[in-house]
Amino acid sequence: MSDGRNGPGFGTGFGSESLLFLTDEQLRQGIEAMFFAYRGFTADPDRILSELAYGRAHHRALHFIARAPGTTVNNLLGILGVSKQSLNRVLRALVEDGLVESRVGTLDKRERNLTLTPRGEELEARLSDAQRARMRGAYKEAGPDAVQGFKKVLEAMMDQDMYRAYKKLRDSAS
Amino acid sequence: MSDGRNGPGFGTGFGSESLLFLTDEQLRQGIEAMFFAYRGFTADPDRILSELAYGRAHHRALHFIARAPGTTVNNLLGILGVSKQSLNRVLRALVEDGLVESRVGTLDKRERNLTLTPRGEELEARLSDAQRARMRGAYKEAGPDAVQGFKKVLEAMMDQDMYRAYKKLRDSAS
DNA sequence: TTGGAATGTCAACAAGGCTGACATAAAATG
DNA sequence: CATTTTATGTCAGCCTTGTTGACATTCCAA
Repeated sequence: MSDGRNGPGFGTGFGSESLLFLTDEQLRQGIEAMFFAYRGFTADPDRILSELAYGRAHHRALHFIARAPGTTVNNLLGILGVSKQSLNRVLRALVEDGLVESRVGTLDKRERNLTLTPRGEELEARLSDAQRARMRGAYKEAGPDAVQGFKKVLEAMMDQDMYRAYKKLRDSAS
Repeated sequence: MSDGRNGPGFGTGFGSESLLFLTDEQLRQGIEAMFFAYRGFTADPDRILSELAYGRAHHRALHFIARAPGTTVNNLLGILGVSKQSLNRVLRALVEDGLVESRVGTLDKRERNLTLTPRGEELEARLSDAQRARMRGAYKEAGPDAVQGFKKVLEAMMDQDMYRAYKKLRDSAS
């Protein structure tokens, strides 16, 4: 339960970790940076969404439907990691409001193929533009080398199941 | 509303941005990496918390009280960015359960100074250890240079008010 | 053809955000 | 000293977004 509490001077030896010795303090700073940055990361879309009585869950659905048009509910469930009932509520709202179209699958009629309507694409673009602007700003400020490192650490931080689902999506979309 | 939609080949010129030209696709990948990584980042503490009928809100409170022992409710509100009613609900539970102590301020008796009890410290350590282990693993996998870049991008992604509050916290804690 | 698995929908509940209204006590100000 | 402002806590009620349970439909395999 506790390999923590290690201060400088209590290193376990001179293996490869001596090149990257991490104090609890440094790790805590990383944790806090992650917390605050995620807040900044979602702040702009949240503002837009709150005007429209939508939330982050709607944003996530719009994002991944835009990313993989025609995807199924089940597919989305795997990516988002929520219960299907939770997702369904969000999708129902989006369908009722004319942002998402849900068509019965041609091959397997149990499935529903999800696509954005023009209005859905419009909102998705608005949200995405805001978030990309923030991301672009951060990238520019930090520089290209930092961006490389940023992505590397993030990829190592995802859990592996999720990362596989993510890569699968990315590949199927390109 | 839309400076997006730019593909390679539609650059605006040859200014400094040509060194760091960012396609929408690259930015989207960054956005998704952030989303998935944050999920990985919170997964381990979430598991522990759900056994105890606590949530992320309790974790955040415990974390920052551990970080700045004796801090006030108002202070915490600024850091967490939630309403006092929301925070109060969480703090009340933690005080009732004997994880946090709330003492009337000595200098200003309106204030409450918040500290962790031994039991609170124990849970905080358990949560923190899990999260640090994940962070340490990601850092080791990505390497020291990547960690530098990671922090740089995250800091640029926070909004400036938040970043100032963050630095203030960090300095007062060291 | 029939029973199980997969997929999606509807209903109800809980956690944890939010706002508004209000009470109290202490501090600051005129 | 009287008044106002500040810090905190509490009650009520709302919304979003998680959860589980029950159920309908469709497909597939025994």
